[in-house]
Amino acid sequence: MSEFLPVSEQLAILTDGVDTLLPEDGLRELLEQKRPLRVKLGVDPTAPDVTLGWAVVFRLLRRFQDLGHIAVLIVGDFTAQVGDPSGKSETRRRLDAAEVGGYVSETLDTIRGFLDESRLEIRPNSEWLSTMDMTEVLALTAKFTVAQIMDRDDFRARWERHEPISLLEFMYPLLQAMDSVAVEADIEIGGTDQLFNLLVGRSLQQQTRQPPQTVMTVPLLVGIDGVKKMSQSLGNYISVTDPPEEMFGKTMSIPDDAMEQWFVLAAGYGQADAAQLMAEIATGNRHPGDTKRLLAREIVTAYWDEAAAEKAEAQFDQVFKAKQAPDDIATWSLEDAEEVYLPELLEAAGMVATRSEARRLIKQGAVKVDGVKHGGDTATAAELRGRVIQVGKRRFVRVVS
RNA sequence: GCCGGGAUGCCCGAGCGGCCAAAGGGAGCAGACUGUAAAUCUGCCGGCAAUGCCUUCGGAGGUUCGAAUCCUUCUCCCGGCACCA
Repeated sequence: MSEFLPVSEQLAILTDGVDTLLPEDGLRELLEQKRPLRVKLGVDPTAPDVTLGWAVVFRLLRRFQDLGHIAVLIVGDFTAQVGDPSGKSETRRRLDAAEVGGYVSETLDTIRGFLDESRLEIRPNSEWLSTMDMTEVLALTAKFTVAQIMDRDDFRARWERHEPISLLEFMYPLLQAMDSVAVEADIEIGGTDQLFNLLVGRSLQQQTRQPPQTVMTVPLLVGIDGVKKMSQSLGNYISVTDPPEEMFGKTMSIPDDAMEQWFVLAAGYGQADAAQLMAEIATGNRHPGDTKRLLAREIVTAYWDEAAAEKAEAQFDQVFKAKQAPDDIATWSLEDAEEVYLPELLEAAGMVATRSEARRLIKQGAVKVDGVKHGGDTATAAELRGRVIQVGKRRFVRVVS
């Protein structure tokens, strides 16, 4: 057995940046057992990307691994197929097995990069959930009361607003709790929004005479709008697989208020260091713009490397400060023609969604050829060839023959 | 099962026979400004080579010169009552 760091040191590492730890001394007691702990994290493969927000909890999982503990990754392939109608029924739909399979392999590839494979256990929850029969399901539901489930803020709020809550939704926390029982989790981690579900797992373990898991939650990262939580369905996210330029630019677009949180959650800064930076800005000793650049560089460096970060920053300056086209831009070959109908070209080149949009943009002066505003709907091939057409600030295409 | 309310553009939501491609807000996009793709201000925001034409107001029929608006029916949602075997 490998030797572990002293409990107090492990505690310090593991609780940094953690929002809730329940029960408070649970983690200490587990660590004192001096054995590799089974740390569970559930992921729902309902969308193909991994966001920076998600990465927060993976970093915590990785810290556990680095200290000699086992990461038990639950892939919610079963639950994804059933479909979670939480909140707006539109945002989540049932996925079929093939879609889920695709997402699973895609997300797992990304996730593996964050974790130490030698201490990683990946378990699809269909393994135990798909084989439960009605008797077992009913036995499970009998263990909880409606009042207990209605304790969840989300349910309570919707109930009060007379919004529909399906029975299936009531089942979700129970299924997730089953996962904890199935893998005999010592600890389960998740975002703060998962607290209720994690506690249901604890309670179910208790009822099945397993030692109840300790639960830990990490704060949710706000999206690039700086207000709502980062999520794929809201489109306010940065993917860990976004290209460097994209990551840099998106980070620069967050409101200043969100910087401190991002330094901690997205760039992995210590709480104190981040607070220090903010204090320096407040006293005028530090430039907010430069600080946000630092943040953007740190994030790109974390997911790519330093060179990519430098290049992304240079590109950012080129496009938004010098207002020039970036280095690598798409090209579009143009047939010989007397007259080119621009909306058609812009649509075909994928710069606009519809021709109407193109017409509007032209009217608004958003379309430039080699940096010069182009007013009309048409142009000659000679006017365009070899030049760069720009739509808005960040859509570019170079016309070639 | 009964009674009542509802389904509107990406989201929320007004409209309740012609003036409706449909108010308002949010999101998004553009322009100005800026350290920023932030904030703020202004404009745009179904499609179409277009003083007009086409497709939208849950689905399908119908009434009417004319329907998002009226009728029939179906689907789904919400509330109340009943049922509690």
